[in-house]
Amino acid sequence: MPTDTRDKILQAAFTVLSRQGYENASIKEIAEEAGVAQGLVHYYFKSKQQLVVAVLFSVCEKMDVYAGEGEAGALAAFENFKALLRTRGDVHTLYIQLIGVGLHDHEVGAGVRENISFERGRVEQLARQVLAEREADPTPARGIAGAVWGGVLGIMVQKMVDPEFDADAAVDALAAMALSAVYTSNSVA
Amino acid sequence: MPTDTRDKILQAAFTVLSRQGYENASIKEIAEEAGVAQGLVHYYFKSKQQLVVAVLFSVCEKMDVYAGEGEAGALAAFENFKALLRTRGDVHTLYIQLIGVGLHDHEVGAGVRENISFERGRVEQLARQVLAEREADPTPARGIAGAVWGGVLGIMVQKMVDPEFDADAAVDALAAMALSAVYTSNSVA
DNA sequence: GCGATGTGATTGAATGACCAACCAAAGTTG
DNA sequence: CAACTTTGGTTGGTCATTCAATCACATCGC
Repeated sequence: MPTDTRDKILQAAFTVLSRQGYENASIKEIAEEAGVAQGLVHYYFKSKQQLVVAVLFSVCEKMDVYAGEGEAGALAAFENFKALLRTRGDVHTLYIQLIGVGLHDHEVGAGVRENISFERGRVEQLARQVLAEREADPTPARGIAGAVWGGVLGIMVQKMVDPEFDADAAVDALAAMALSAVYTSNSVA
Repeated sequence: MPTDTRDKILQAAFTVLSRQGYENASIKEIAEEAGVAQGLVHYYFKSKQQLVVAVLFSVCEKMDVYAGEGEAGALAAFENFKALLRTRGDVHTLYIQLIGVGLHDHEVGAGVRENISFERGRVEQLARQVLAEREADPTPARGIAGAVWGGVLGIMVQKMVDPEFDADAAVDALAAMALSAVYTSNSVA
């Protein structure tokens, strides 16, 4: 079962990376965690970076949050995000870590950039729907998406850095801010 | 000039760290950049972590943005942040990098946590002032601060990850969102 | 004024450990 | 038997940290 082994390594890499961080995670330890020989990791992933990029994509899948359209969809997404913050700290920890790594690693950086653009695009889409529902000017949707997705990222960071941080309150405030901005955006631009 | 040498090492560490990232920055290279012997770095900073924490604090000082009270102060801070995003990418790159490192390094993590709490506290203070100016309920100030400071962090991330990102529009949207939320927060809570 | 003495600053080589990547051989499967 | 999978040891390099030795220089006795 070749694919099975590959997945086992991927899973082990996720475990070790989110437990120890990028710079303390060695191929040797990932191989041990997966219960395979060290060389096998390089058989499936030609470099550590490629392995990390593969882990990054699997991490991104675990963060999907969207579940509807328009204002109702936006509110649902914020709720899902709150739940994710409570239950999947490991995923977020690794994600933030990899953002940092990506700033100086070309391959990882490309993966991070792609994911961030994609996610922001989905937010923008939602913002456009909400603006349309309210028959408002759709121009500010892009800026709003940047701010809202930024808020999501930043709340994630604050929660991972400090477990005491009241993430629920921050998400609720972000939701209120986003929707009231969308509401009054005619008068702001 | 003992203090002078220490500063030279600190400055060199900032240069090398922001150029190459934490895991590719070696003490040897920092020493070379500073023009001193390798051993001298450990004479002033007993470990690489302690050096990095010292760099972190000097970085935080370079990001001060506040310049007034109440709504005017908030708007000024957003403008200063936009300017900082344009001119001091190196500082933000390193800062985000160190957030990632701090997730798995006790010493760096403590520094990051302290800084983030402090900055969020200043935002909360501003939010309280704006709410007071509008004679609104001050309760949601904490959540708003979490969301706004999160937005700042997240916009920083997006701009560093993707230079094409329109950070100005995002900051403007965040400012509008924040102020309209503060405005209507009576009816949201 | 001047050599001795002490102290902190600085050097660069040595230490011990670790790591990613490579490879040749052995195992497995169809 | 061929193609794919797996092994585990090797290689060449890098790293943080330590340490003994040297240096600059001030303080002191004389």
